Amino acid sequence: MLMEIIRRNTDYGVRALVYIAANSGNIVSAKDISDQMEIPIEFLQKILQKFVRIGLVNSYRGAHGGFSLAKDPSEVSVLEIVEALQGKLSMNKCLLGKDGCPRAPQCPLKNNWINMEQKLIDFMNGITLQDLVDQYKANA
Amino acid sequence: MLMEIIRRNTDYGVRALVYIAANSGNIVSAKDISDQMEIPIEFLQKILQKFVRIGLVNSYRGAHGGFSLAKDPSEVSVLEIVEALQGKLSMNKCLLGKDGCPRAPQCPLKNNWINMEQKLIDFMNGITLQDLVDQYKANA
DNA sequence: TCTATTGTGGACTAAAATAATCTTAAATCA
DNA sequence: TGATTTAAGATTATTTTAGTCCACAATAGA
Repeated sequence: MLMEIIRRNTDYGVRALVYIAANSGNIVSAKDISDQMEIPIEFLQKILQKFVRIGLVNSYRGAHGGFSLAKDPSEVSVLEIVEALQGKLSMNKCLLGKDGCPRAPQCPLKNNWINMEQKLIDFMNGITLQDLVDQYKANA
Repeated sequence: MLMEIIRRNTDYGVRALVYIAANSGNIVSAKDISDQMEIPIEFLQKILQKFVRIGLVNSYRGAHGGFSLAKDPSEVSVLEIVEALQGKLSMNKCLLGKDGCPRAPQCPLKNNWINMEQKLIDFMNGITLQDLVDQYKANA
């Protein structure tokens, strides 16, 4: 049994973004990304569509269409990517106002969950897509 | 959409342990815990059984049976509890040897995932059941 | 010893989340 | 026009998580 934080979804998504960023200047198609990064194409398309909707990537339809980054990679945090695909990071639903736990005021765990949440957020905020691209190129 | 780290399972489990620890000296039944902490009893029993198997709680069968802590609460980390119920914490399955990603050596993400994983582990290791009990009593 | 009570273990079912696929349409280029 | 490529919605499949059920074993107390 394994407690995974990052899902396959996100793994695909990050790799796709690294590929797009590493080829900046060109428009790359979903097919390219799929072939190069070994990601099932239909699933990849869904992931890319999400990135387009939040304004992280530009898309171009038609022949020779594809995708390019809409932001500078150094302005894109890992947190932004992860939350785009896995939802807002929250240690525990019970902390939220809506659907929140009625027991929250006396909750012995609340503050600890909040602290943990913040650590993760800070850390993921501190890593940018540019950092990942640099590592990718260094290993190529 | 929400990316939760702590599952309901674990929320129940931690609350059960806090209750058991707060009543140390007494044996408390699953029924007691269920009533006081508002946890579905059958599910709670499954959770408690896991704690028993890993030697975290003692169980006593028969009339007036129930559960007690097997360790000093200051020796029980939150990580230990979370991993007992959600499995070993791993940022991403692709890091593991078995089922590991063949692309791992060039992976631009690997080191970042490892660092993040370690931060979470350190943090959860630093909080003990005793800390939670103290907060619980302070709020009671 | 008998009976209530309480935990154990395994099988089972239900619900939700995640992953993946399919289909039709719309845009664009040559 | 025809090939290519993204968009969007519906649908299905798979996996994980949550929850339930039941027969059994142990124990306390009458």
